[in-house]
Amino acid sequence: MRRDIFQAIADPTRRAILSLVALQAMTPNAVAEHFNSSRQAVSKHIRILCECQLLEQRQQGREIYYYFNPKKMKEVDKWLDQFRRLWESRYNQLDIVLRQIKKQSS
Amino acid sequence: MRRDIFQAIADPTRRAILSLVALQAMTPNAVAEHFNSSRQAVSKHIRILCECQLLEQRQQGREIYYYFNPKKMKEVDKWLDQFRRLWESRYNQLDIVLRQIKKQSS
DNA sequence: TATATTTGCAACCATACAGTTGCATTTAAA
DNA sequence: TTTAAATGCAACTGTATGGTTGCAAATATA
Repeated sequence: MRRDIFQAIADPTRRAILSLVALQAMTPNAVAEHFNSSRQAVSKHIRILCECQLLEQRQQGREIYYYFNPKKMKEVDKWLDQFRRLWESRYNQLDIVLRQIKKQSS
Repeated sequence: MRRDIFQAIADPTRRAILSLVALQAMTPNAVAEHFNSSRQAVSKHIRILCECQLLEQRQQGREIYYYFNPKKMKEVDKWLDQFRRLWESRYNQLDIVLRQIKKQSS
């Protein structure tokens, strides 16, 4: 069972859950109300998000509130760093190639 | 068949391929030499990366060079925007809660 | 022209994944 | 204390995924 942030955010439902909980901490039932799938399906997604620490929980009586953990999400941002200079520069490798192709065909 | 950037970068081999090709455009054979799995397995990964436009190809004789497309990767960065303010602020929701818990237990 | 190289596609396989239903546990409310 | 609510866990199911091997097509080389 792979369980890392990249695998976690691959699923569109999980991404939606993250967006939701990032706005406000919520119980699983409250989260599930926003989706068409069953409570258990949502609960499974939440569990996966907890396992990779994108969510953290806090019990409050019989309710459990789930909180978004932005520090974990920052790891994705960190991974993107290696590509950042490429999309920030106006002239990246691909641009140069596409320009060459255009030149050749014209 | 889902085919989006998030699903594409979920696989560790595909992330490695992206890091590799981002440094220098390469043929599938050249990419495959960096991995233990078969050429076809790597080729399949490359195909998936092409389908979501993270890679683009250019035929050169019987060889095909694959190029990294940084603009597409930027979409992940864009998605992260909604969370950025949360990890940049020193006092996010989770921090506040954890602080409360500490206070209660001490 | 015959042969080797580079590549993509199809078929197949074991496993992972997302979903469902059912059940057990804990806590709050009647 | 009985009942309802909130939640997690287990079992099952269909499909997606990542891997393999084999084969065909296109291009370069002998």
